[in-house]
Amino acid sequence: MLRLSKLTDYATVILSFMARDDTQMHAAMEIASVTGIALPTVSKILKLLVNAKLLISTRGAKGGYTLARAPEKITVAAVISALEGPIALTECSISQQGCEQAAGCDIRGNWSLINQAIHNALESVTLADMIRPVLSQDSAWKQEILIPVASLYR
Amino acid sequence: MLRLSKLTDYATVILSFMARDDTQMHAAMEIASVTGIALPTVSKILKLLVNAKLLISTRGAKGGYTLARAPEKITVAAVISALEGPIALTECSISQQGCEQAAGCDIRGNWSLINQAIHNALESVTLADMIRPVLSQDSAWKQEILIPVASLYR
DNA sequence: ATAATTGTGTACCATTATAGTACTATTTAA
DNA sequence: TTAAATAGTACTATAATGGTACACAATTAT
Repeated sequence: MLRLSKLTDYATVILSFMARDDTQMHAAMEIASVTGIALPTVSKILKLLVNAKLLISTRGAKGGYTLARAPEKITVAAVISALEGPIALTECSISQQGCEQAAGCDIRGNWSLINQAIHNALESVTLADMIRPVLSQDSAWKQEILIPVASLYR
Repeated sequence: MLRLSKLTDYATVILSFMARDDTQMHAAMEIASVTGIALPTVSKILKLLVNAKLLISTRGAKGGYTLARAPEKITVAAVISALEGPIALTECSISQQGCEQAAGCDIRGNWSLINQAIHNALESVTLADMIRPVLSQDSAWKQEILIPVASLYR
């Protein structure tokens, strides 16, 4: 299913809530109640986002979290990396040393191409895009969405 | 990490081995020994690929597996779907009914756009592409790899 | 016919990853 | 000093994954 973890999904929900009024400080409690995600889980996610420098935290009373940068500068790829580590479809795309399968793996290079394509796709979408309303389903973009990864091979 | 399961990874290895000489029949045993993947695991994968109609199986002595279609007609997306079900980054992209989070989810539509973009990317790569040698790293395609998903929003 | 070969299907187990929780420490505003 | 808030660590339960085992069915060769 090529799935994202739930935590990552939550993270995008949390971040896009925060992006809707950035500059504002939000406490974990507040975020939890607005999004409906349990507080401990929210805290865990926020901590990861702080570590990844996507959020800035302020401790103490009146503390909370704010976006570290403008929504336009926070990419979906960065969010995913923050929660799940490097974006890579296959193991061998991460560690340069490759897998232990003896034969048959001339494919590795091709996987890393696909990887990079997807990574770039995610890199090109920001929080600012995410909070934008969705375009109607019938217009011209349906052609644009045909992404020519295969063209890399020609 | 946005990862593919190991089985899916194996599947691409297996399929690209078979694609190198299609028309030929390959027994599970043979595939196992060539790829270095344990036989029971290979069988499991092959079975899934047969169910997904990517392979054709022949029982009995001299039996084995062959590709159901030409390598050019088997997409990476199809392989992933065969092993992991529909390609979707988030839960809500699959079931139309959406998730149970009360607020903050105007994002859903945007996720499904991203999903579709990635799906199309994977759809555009075939087995035939995978067995092709990788292009050298310095040439012109480095520009092409910048996939404008964000352009969907503009 | 019979035996050998090969795929099919089901069920199972061990390991790991994930999601979620609890508790304590630390920081800061009032 | 107290209350409000984050930080860090550790833990637990559940689910997914990867891998294995075994009985069954089909086909070919002898």
